[in-house]
Amino acid sequence: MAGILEVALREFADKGLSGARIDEMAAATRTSKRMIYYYFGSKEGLYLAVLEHSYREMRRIEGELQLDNLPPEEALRRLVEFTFDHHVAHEDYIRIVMNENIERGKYLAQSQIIQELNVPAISAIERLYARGLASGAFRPGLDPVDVHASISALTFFNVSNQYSFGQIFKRDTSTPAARAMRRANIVEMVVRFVRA
Amino acid sequence: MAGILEVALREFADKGLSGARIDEMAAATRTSKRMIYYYFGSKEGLYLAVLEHSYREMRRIEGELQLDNLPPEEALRRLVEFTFDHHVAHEDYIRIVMNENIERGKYLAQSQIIQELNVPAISAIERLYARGLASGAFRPGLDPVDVHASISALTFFNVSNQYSFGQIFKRDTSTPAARAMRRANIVEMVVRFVRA
DNA sequence: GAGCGAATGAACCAATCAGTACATTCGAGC
DNA sequence: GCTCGAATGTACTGATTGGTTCATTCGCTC
Repeated sequence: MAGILEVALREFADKGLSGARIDEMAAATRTSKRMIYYYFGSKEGLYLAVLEHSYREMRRIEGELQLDNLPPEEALRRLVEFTFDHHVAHEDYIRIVMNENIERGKYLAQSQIIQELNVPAISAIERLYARGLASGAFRPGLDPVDVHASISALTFFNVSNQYSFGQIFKRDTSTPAARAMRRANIVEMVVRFVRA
Repeated sequence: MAGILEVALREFADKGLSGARIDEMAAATRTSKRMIYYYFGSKEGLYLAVLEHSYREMRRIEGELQLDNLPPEEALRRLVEFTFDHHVAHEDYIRIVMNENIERGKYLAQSQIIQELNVPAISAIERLYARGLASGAFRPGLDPVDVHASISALTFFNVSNQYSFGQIFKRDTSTPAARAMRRANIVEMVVRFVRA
């Protein structure tokens, strides 16, 4: 049932795999603990289902971004802005991924779904970079996967580490002004990196 | 006792706050569970001690980097390279910080120590940026804290998300070649961002 | 060596929690 | 309205685990 996955996503994202409580999830759903085990077998089974669902949903949304009819630099800006906004809007996803890295990718490794994931994530930036190379807007010799890593790093960290960062530097990174400034700087950083 | 902190750092970094087991830590030390409670009061007390110790140690090492006698761009390169290497070499610290962000900074907020942390972290880059501005090597209008955020994001993510990233893109980010390339690109990205 | 607080050991406890046993009900097909 | 498998409720359990009790020992001071 989809309701269980939603509740479980929130619970796992909130407390992590070991911190999450099946009983709490059951209480937050219309179904019972018995049902969770009936459908997902175990806590780990449920976690894996949530993880897969999150990744799939994330890639689905990413796939909707249409960049091919924009000039290369404009398209790159859009891509970075989109990724930034997307991460800000889906903190639960960020937290699940954080958690999966705490687990050293143990569950992702068990999942069949990974095979489908890398292609759409990278194909957009690959096409975009090829166009920029052809038009002379971008410099040669860059690796699309590496550029993707940088975009992810900058936008992911902005959400994932907001609490430690905000507290140490006494900045509320969640105000619209702070967010807009950070967003603009990240875009600028990526564009300057690829620009010829 | 310092031995407890070391073991606890490993355990908390490995499994997170709720996943870590006091009994396992006790078994890994020469002391007993009784002693952990004697010194630290509770699991949370121990976690907080580990968190504070990690941050303090991190800043101490950072403070050792001497950049003032290098030309600005060279100094910036050194700073980024140093931060990159430092994060790679201290995965436990990265994982503790990840965990603290999963906890939404709850324990960092309780800590007195935070007040001391932001100053050294930012003063190096502040001086460096001022020198670059004066020499005309760097462009004006940048915020040192924001630049620090970018450096942290790129270098932190490189360690924190290595498992999910590596599995999705089938890249072993831990090989010397992959690491050197990523490092060079991160340095280049930061330098291009601040360069006039 | 008496006095005393810090340090330590062993066994224990109470609560939590993933997972299950078992019985029951629902609903589609005939 | 019977059959049968899927779905569901209740109540339980076995193990784990954070934390404690109580008694003992160490080591320093006078």
